[in-house]
Amino acid sequence: MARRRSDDKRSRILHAAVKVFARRGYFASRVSDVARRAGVADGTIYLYFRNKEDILVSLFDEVMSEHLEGRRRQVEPEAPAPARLRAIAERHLGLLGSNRDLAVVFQVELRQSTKFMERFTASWLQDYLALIGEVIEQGQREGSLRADLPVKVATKAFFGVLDEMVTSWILSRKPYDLAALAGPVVDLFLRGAAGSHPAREARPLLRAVAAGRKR
Amino acid sequence: MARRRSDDKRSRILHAAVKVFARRGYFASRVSDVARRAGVADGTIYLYFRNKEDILVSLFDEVMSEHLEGRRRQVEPEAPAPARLRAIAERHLGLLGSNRDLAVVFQVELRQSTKFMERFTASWLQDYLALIGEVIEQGQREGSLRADLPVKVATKAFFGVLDEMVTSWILSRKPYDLAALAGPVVDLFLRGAAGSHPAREARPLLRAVAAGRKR
Amino acid sequence: MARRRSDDKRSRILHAAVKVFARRGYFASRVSDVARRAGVADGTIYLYFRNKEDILVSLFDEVMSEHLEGRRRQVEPEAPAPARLRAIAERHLGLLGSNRDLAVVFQVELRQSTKFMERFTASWLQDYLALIGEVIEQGQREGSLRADLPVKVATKAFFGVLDEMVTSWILSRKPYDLAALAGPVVDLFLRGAAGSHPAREARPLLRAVAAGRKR
Amino acid sequence: MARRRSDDKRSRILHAAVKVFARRGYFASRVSDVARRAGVADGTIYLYFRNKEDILVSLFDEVMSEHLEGRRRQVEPEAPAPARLRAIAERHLGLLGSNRDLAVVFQVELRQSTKFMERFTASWLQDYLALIGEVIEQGQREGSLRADLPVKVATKAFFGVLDEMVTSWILSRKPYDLAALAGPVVDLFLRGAAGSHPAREARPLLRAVAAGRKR
DNA sequence: AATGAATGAGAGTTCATTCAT
DNA sequence: AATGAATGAACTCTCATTCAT
Repeated sequence: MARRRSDDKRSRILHAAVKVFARRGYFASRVSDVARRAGVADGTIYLYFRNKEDILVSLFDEVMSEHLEGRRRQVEPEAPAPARLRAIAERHLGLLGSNRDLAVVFQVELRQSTKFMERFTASWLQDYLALIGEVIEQGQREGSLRADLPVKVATKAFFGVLDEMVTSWILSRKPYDLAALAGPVVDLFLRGAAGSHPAREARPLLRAVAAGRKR
Repeated sequence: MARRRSDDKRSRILHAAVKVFARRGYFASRVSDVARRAGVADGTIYLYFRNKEDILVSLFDEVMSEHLEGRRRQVEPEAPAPARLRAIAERHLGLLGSNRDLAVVFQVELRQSTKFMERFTASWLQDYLALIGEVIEQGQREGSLRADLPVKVATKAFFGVLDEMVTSWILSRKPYDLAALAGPVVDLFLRGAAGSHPAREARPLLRAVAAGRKR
Repeated sequence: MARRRSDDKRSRILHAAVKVFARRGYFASRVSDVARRAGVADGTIYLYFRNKEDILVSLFDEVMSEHLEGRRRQVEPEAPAPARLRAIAERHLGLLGSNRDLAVVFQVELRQSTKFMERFTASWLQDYLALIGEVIEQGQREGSLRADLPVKVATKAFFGVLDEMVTSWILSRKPYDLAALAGPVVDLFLRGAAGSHPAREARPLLRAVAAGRKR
Repeated sequence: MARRRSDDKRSRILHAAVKVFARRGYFASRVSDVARRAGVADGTIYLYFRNKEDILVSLFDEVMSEHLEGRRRQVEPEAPAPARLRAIAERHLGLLGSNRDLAVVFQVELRQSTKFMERFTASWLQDYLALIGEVIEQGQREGSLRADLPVKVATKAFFGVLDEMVTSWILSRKPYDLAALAGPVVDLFLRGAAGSHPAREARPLLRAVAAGRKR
């Protein structure tokens, strides 16, 4: 509050960091690169962040919570689970698909080490997975999702699919609309890949799977 | 390449690197850490590897090609697609689930930067995704998989789910059997999450999805 | 070039480098030796010089151009060639004779390799030899120097004599006044070593020589 | 004697060293470069030389003494001084002019540091300068050289001129016959550069020089 | 609050030398 | 005598961080 002007500078540094980290990678980026891009002196960085790592962590904490967590309500808590899953997918792919640099930082740079990964998991991912899990359980209650679904696996699977779409999009040379994948992805998640005429040999497998799942 | 006398020594260095990189992270690991753990002098590392990065890259190239590519045949080319997908999942989760350090290197350390990611994608992931894609197309031909499935999306989704299972397993404090997830995961992939009594509001969504997919 | 605040610090580093390189030799000198002697941190060196070699090169470029090239006019362009040659010799021997460390760097360290030698030749020596050559040609025009003198050989000879005086002085244990050699050296260069009563066997040679000597 | 075959290997190493040192410079050359060029294993070098420096020193000691000192007699002790100086110049320029790599090593690499320079001076150069000095004194006795010549200065000057001719030849891009310079160089040394009609202003200078020389 | 020159610890890498074979 | 894989000391250079201005 009292440091409104400073917040502007802090913000400039964070935005500069996203660009710099996305292009050169976190370790290869020098603090002075971020400072130059932000238009501040090297030393100024340390008035807003404890150290280089703190820039990355803050990036994640602030941008993430601001952009994603704040929208939890917007996923229409009243809607049925399939619609809510679709909304989550659209939001996820839409946000990252609209800012490639940010996506690179989140998909690649923030996963530098188990240390970051753990922090990532502990603070934000846990909440995000909890949201997805709640929606899935809601779906089971309302009958829109299979009751025999292992919730944890389904939750991670849903996130894993979205995550891979983003990573693949980042690494692709050809630009395409990431958000447009929300529909097909949710459709696949809900309906599955199996066709109506499964090969004969597939049967026993599926039965085995169903049996094994029952643990 | 420049393998001199003892492949044994090269191998010892690689195994030491897996452990060291997994525990401290690639960037935080010092070459001398790897040397000490391998029981060789610092300089010896450079008789077998061009530089520190070459250790990481070799780790990936050799372990990967040896363990996974070499097993392409073992996925029983004769079997129906669902069985083959299950075999792939079992292999994937089985391999990484049996060596936590290796899994950490593959899930975390090798994804340090877009540079590594691109290499990762270009050399091995591409082949792996191609294998999955072929199996999916085979399934469509034999009718075991939906003919209207967007193959690319389904391929990435299948990989994404497996990948997330591994990452989640790595970061989990509780040890559990990663390979045991192969069944539920493939089941979910094939049958989908949707239940038999979808909520009324879900219908239009699914129809929209199905429509959009048709492009 | 990249001179930041204090030319003073840059200068301190250069002066320290002269002393360190002269005493231990360029290759045996460590950058930290130069830093310590200059009273700066190791890293500070790199704020003023690209690398260790750049220190040596800068030493040569700056000291040389400052001390010698800038004095081209001072060699009294109006004076007759012999007087100008004497002025050049006095300057040459005077400058290097007044700073033994600098002389060591110029006579020994800067001639480490053909790479340095070529740079040395290309940038400064060429100009210096050109100056000597012009003076010799002037002398031929005004009749003070033999018209049949091969200019290039005479130019190199003049420089070679001066150069050897400096090198010999450096390596000598006994300290003596280098600049005092300017007179004898120029006298020898102008008048030659031959006496008035050549030995009998020398006749044929000397006659050929004597023909030209007719001053 | 007893190690005739070894002498062959020692010789091969020395010849390889001349080539390698001449091309890359002594410090930039690796012992293994010399070994490879000599066709021996790295370790073999140490059966013949104490260390890397010993190769350079031996190069100088053996090649030099063999090629130059051994020829002291050949400079016809009976001949008059001018003829002997001419013979020395021809030998000096002839030897180095016939083997560019050897010349590079002697002119450049052996002058790496004052340490080498001093050794160079102490062992061989001193003898060489002594020979030149004796010839000059002989010339003064027989009247073929000026009696008022400062012997030391004249000796160093004679060597300095030859030395500069070699260095200049090494660094020159254009190949030319170094030995052909012996005549002009000795002629200049004996007869001097002065012409028959010195400019008026030159007089006082020359007188001053002559006076100063008299110390 | 802001600067940016200065710091100095630290790491990768090279290569002369050794020694078991 | 010869080998060449192995050693490890030593050096250059980088860059996150500090602090006097």
